[in-house]
Formats: sequence, structure tokens, C-alpha cells
Amino acid sequence: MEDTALASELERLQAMARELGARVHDEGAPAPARELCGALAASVDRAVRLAAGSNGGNAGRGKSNGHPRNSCRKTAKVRRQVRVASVQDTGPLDDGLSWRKYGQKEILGARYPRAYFRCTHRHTRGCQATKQVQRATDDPLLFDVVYHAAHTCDQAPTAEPSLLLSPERQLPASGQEELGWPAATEAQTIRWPIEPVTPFSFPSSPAGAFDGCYLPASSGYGYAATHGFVVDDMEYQPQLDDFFFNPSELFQSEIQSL
DNA sequence: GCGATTTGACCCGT
DNA sequence: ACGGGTCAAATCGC
Repeated sequence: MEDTALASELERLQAMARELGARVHDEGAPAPARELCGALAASVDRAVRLAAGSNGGNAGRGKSNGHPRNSCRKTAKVRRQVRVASVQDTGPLDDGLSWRKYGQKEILGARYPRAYFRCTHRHTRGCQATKQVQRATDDPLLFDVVYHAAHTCDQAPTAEPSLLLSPERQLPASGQEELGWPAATEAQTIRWPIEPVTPFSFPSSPAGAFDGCYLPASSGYGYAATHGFVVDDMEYQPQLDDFFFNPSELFQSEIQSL
């Protein structure tokens, strides 16, 4: 998406978030709903700032470690990069897929370490899917999630990208056509452990944990976060539109889960 | 006991 | 030599 279009969409989202907040407040919605709206507004504001910083095509991406991604020797394998915003600093990451953490490294110039995950079924089914998750230096509530390869095991992402805010910018034209990505898009939902000692300790989750709902009905982590996405992939646009035009439905499901 | 996580060591590309 | 990615033993939790 071009930057101007992105900015336009974000402005619309921002306006709707404010409108929603006003309505929720006026109609005496439950406190959790009002808090959620506030969190949404904060997340949108961050997204707008990021988009503003993306003029010239670098919306915070690649800034996390101070090095352009092209400098990474494995850049060619990068399939999708997703910048994820967590409104509240609670709850672990969960995308409905089964990931197993196999490493974590301090990255030069980055405040937070990078965590490495691979598919739980790597050995049993030979699934080569991996992802890297790193908290953004410039905004601790944002996460850069980089997916490598695609899941070749049977599991499919069950979490729909219900809160994709906006494509951040396009990936370099590095052969997405050969990815074999599942038809269902992947999404990240942030649930943080409260003030984690190590920034990345995302318990893997069994497929089906979300049951198609953007938030599970309950969680031992105490759901708090509304989750924003800033995605580097145009495939998310239809879901973006859904969110833009049906935000109330989304929040209804969230409120019910509280 | 089994599977997941942690973390230091090792490997590899630049 | 350095930095990023992965391995694998130790540890933890259910």
C-alpha cells in the first residue's frame, strides 16, 4: 500500500476509534469495554505515528536492531514480517499455531532479545516453519514477528487476523508466490506475562485455541490486551476492511470474553 | 516421564 | 573477528 493510502486508512481508523470510544462512554458501557476502547485508541495513535515515520518506506521496520534487514544473511528466506502492537503489557503471544522456542539471542543494538521459534511438529512431520519475535526498541508494546517458510504440517492458523491495523509497507518482492502459505492468514495475538523478566517467553499453544474467535473465552493469563497489527503483507487488506467497518462486532466478542 | 523452555556453545556467512 | 541463527544439555513444569 502506498504511504498516502496507508495514512488515509489509519486516519479513518483513528476517527472510528474515537467515535467508538465516545459512544461507549456515552452509553455507559462496562468499564472493561471503556478500557478496551482507550487501549484501542492508544494503539491506533501508535500505528499512526509509525505510519508517519514510514514516509520513505521505513515504518519502524528494521529499526529494532539498528540494522537494515538486508544485512541479514538469511533475508532471502524471510517470508512475512508482521509488526504487532500490544496495547497492554500483559499476556503471552499466541497465534493459534504450535510453536516451540529453540533459542533466544541478544541482538546488537537492540534493547530486547530476539526469540526463535519453530514448529512443534518439525521432527514428527518435518514442518520447516519458523518465526522470530523481537520487541521493538522504539516501542516496547510493538513486536516484530518474522515468519520463515510455511507450515507444512496439517495444522492451520485458527486465529483470524481480526485486528490488523494496516499494512506497514510492502515486503521486497521476494517470491511470496512460492511460499505455500496456508490460505488462512496468520495473525499474532499478544498476551503478555506481566512484566516478564525475559521479554520473550511465549508459550506455544495448541491449534484450535482460538476457535476462530479473535479472543478466547477465558485465559489464565487474564486477558487484557487489544492487539493491533501492522502488517507487511497486502493479503491482510480484506480483513482490515472488515475491522474498519465492523469494529463493534469485534468489541462485542471481546467484551463478552471479559 | 515427557515435553517445553532456558541458555551457553557452536556453526556459518560476511 | 563478529554477529546472527541453531544446537543441545540442563532445567522446569505438568
